[in-house]
Amino acid sequence: MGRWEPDARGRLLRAALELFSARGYEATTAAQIAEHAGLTKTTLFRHFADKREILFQGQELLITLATDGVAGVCPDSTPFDLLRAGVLSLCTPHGTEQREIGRQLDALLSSSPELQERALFKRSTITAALREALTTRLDDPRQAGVLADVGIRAYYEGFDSWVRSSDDGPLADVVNRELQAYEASLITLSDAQPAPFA
Amino acid sequence: MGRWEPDARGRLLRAALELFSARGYEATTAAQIAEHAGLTKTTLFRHFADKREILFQGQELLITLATDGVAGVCPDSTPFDLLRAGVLSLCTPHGTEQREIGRQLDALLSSSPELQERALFKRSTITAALREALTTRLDDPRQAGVLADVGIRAYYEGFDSWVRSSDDGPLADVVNRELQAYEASLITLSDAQPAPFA
DNA sequence: CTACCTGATGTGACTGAGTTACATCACGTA
DNA sequence: TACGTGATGTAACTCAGTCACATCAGGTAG
Repeated sequence: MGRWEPDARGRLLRAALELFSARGYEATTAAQIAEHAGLTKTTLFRHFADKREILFQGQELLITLATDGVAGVCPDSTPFDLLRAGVLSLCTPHGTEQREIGRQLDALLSSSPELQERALFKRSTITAALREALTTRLDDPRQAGVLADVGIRAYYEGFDSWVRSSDDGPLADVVNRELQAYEASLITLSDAQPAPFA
Repeated sequence: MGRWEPDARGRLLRAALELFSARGYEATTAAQIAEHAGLTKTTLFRHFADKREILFQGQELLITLATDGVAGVCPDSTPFDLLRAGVLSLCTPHGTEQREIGRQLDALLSSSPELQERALFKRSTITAALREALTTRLDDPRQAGVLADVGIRAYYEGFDSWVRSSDDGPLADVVNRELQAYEASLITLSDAQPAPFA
């Protein structure tokens, strides 16, 4: 593994965050990031498919977490229980360090459509994985689709508020509250529509 | 307006679709597209911010349609009625020509993550606009968010099946059926969860 | 201790996206 | 006919990303 200086990917992430935060995303060159991490442009692109990917590394883990979280729920549970299991599994790997990274990423996202686009793509990939996991446990694929959207929405909004405020509890609590609020909204939604169509 | 050859944007779109379909998206150069449309690379980038944007021009119209569709519904209607109005408004500008374009775009999307990313971004922009329109009419922003997701999902899935099959009715009918199926799924969803939390 | 083998890195050249400053040209108008 | 305006062309440039090839650090076998 680590013969030369170890953890090239982590060094590149830190370098990128630092330079992007200082000069902005577009004004920072891939070569500058590499140099700041003690590497070369070519090596950078050996580790990451493109410049944006430096910031979004490790999101594949979330796919595994969501999928496994849903798969490990006892057979007779409600759709919302399945969803909660999947979504709360996403919260496990987030400590104080992730919060700081999230903070910086947040600031960058709000000023770069290019990064927003990639963030959205990642989010949609995770949503698709969760939807697929839910579909195998729920015979209605449409239900699975809506649930996955709602769950990931709760996760991202929970993550946002967790990142912004300093002294919330663990991420899982924030996300769980968000999820419950969505459940409530969904229920009043179909209450308001007792006989939707003939 | 149109002094030289008219409709440069339309010509670029047709050129791009033709070349992309023949050689693939990545193998086609921006200069080739421009030349095939009787223009120059520089002029191409005066009309479109980047290569992908050629294929997604005109999606701003959808934002207007969705927003206006929601705004023009009578005051005492259910949340689903609001949603239906917004989503069905999206269907008005789609004729036979749009179907052919949709067909080609569909094929391209399935083979290019780069294009998928942009398509997703457009979709999310439209969803955000619909959500905002719904929020002004629905006091629960979470409900608005879920409804917008569901509505746009129904629209895209309806559009997909409309594009694929040759002799469906008008797009609005297909999308409306899809929308009704989602409403039904949502209702059975909260039925299955009579007492969601203590 | 030496000779390899392997995988991570560096070098330099290359393609193509997108930008920019400047020139040009088609058309409408005075 | 001269002028103004907006769309286009030209050419040079930066930077993202790729590729072929050289190198170098470390482990392993003899």
